[in-house]
Amino acid sequence: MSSSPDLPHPERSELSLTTVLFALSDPERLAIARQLVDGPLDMAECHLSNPNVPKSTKSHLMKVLRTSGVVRNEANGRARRLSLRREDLDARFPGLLDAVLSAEDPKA
Amino acid sequence: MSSSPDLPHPERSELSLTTVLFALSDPERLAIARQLVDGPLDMAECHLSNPNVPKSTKSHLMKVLRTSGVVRNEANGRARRLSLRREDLDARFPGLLDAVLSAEDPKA
DNA sequence: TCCATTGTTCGAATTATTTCGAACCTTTTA
DNA sequence: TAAAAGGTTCGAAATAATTCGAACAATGGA
Repeated sequence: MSSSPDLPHPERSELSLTTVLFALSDPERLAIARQLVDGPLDMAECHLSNPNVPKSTKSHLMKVLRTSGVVRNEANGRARRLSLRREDLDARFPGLLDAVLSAEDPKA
Repeated sequence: MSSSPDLPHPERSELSLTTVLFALSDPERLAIARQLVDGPLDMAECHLSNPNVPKSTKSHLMKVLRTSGVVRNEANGRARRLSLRREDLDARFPGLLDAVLSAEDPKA
């Protein structure tokens, strides 16, 4: 049976503020994070503003979010389950996620 | 007498969350912002982690902070007075600046 | 007035990030 | 068990950001 690859995630103690800020500084990535506030989604359910971008590009966006520690990416059948690492982020950078996600911003 | 150039600053309503996050996502720029929490400083009083970087580089770091709206840069004699745009940032993105500046992060 | 101080700006080189097709890997379903 | 679904990875090309020297500008003091 083996299993879909377990992708590497930084531990809570390894999270870097500037790396997290960078991950969230891209409108498309921020939009993805916002889609996850109400709970995990499979990758196919996460929509990009431009629905025509190739899957490799989408995968790369997810990688930046994952390697920064913003998002967890776990195998879920043949899909990928994405979730916000809210507890880890709140523990490490209190108030940051709330501030970022609750900010209203026309220009993203 | 004329006067030192008045550099352009975005208005409060023009501030973009992702642009602000990007500005703060660089360790050196974040460190500069942190030096301004206790009040304005002249540029010469803002220290970089590497004191040997040329002034043009330092000026560019300041430009990113200024054009994103994180910092105000005003003429002050032949110096430049830098200040955090705390009120504008708080109004636009409540809690963000506090969260970013209060976060303790070994790796910056 | 001359000149040192304190910057900004420009352009070019370097470096980092993004984008995307192609190849590949699991899992599920036919 | 073949093939489709859903994604990751790799490498190369395009784009963006950073770095830094040189040239320039305004201020303040001698």
